[in-house]
Amino acid sequence: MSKKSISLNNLIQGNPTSNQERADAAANRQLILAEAEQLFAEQGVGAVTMADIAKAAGVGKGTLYRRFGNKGELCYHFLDEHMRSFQEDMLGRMRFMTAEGVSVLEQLDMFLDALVYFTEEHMPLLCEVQAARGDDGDDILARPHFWLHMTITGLLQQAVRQNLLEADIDVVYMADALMAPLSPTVFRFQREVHQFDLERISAGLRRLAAGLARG
Amino acid sequence: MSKKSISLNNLIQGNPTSNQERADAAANRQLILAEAEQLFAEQGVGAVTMADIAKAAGVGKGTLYRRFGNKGELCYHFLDEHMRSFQEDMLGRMRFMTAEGVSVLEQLDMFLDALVYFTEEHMPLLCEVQAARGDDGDDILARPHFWLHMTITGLLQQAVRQNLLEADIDVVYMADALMAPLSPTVFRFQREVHQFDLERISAGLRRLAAGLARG
DNA sequence: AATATTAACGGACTAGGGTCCGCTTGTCAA
DNA sequence: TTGACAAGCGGACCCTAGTCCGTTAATATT
Repeated sequence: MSKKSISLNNLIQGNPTSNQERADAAANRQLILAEAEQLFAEQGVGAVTMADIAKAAGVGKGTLYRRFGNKGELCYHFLDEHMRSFQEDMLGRMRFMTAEGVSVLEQLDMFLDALVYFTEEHMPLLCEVQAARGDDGDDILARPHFWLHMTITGLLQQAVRQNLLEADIDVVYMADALMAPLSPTVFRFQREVHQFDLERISAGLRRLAAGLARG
Repeated sequence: MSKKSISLNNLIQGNPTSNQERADAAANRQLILAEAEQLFAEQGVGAVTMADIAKAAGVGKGTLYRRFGNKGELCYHFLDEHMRSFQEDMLGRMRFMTAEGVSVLEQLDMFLDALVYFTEEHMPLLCEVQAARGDDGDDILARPHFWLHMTITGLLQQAVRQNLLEADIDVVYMADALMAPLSPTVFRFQREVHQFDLERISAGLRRLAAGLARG
């Protein structure tokens, strides 16, 4: 389905039946991304329509939709970049903490705190990505969630192994439940209706996670 | 904004500046609701368009939108009815449990379990209502959430008073966080992607709540 | 260089949500 | 009963997401 991971293939020329993009298509992709980034920066993610982007990039709507199946997928591209550096940062911090002998539960605490601020920072993109949810299971929302889920699940599992959590805890469910308050709908509700500040959200979420530890 | 609570006003005729509906408008409202219910039952909530409903009710789209500002608001009407009976049921059960000396934390446990099944049952309506979220704070999503939030907050506060929870717990945040995994996006993800069954979701959510209790 | 193949292109088109505004009609007061 | 007028009505209209398909042109092969 996806034509994302072609960077390696691009280096290997001469495969006639490969699924790599044609040169003009690749150029258009870059052009579209550049123009979209510009428009998003100028007018805000929510205010830019797909037609706007197509026009700015000087391509037809069909071309735009060939590259990015919907607005969410386009936004996902940008979110993904931020996600990668966040991921790198977190992995580095967690490695360091592990080396320093910091417990995995404290690492989880740090991770959740950072995630709250990440969520706030990228809310507009997260909203668009979430809005693009299809009715199928393999939607793109799963992709940003996937690594987060893996990370939290991993930390919880380590905690179980170290006997910091009870063995019968449902770590897969708990990882999901801890991410739930950060899903755009809920997070925006907390920020805009309840007017919670970020410290409060972070503290609450971390307390929730702390409740999983052995009593 | 809302012209919902007019049932009492309707009985009090003769107020020229009252905001009650005109007789023909009220009749149309009932007609629209009846036809919508029919269509929803036949084709599923998601498959019915506002134009379909207008046509079935024999009114113009403008009329339909005058009664219900968007599809979510129309769906909210039905959800609200289910919510009321759920609410009644819960209040009754909780009163009974209190009389029997059952702890508020066990009442919370029961409540969350029931809420999981309620969420599953009314997912299509919940999705539509959530999809109608505006960018304003006073959106209709707040209304179904409001009573739930009140109830959970109330139980948590009682628990704090009874020294079952630590006094410094952020009950308002926690009520929200416990509802978060039941928001349509998250819930559907858990059901459809993770394929969690309802027992698993209920157990996990209740375990999360249990973690708030004093260790 | 010529040709065949096939991806890429682009804009007309569809669908659904939601708005607007001129016409109609119920309701109240005289 | 009748006239004034706000409320209600309805469908034409707009916007945006997303699709379709005839045309164009890059690439590989000869």
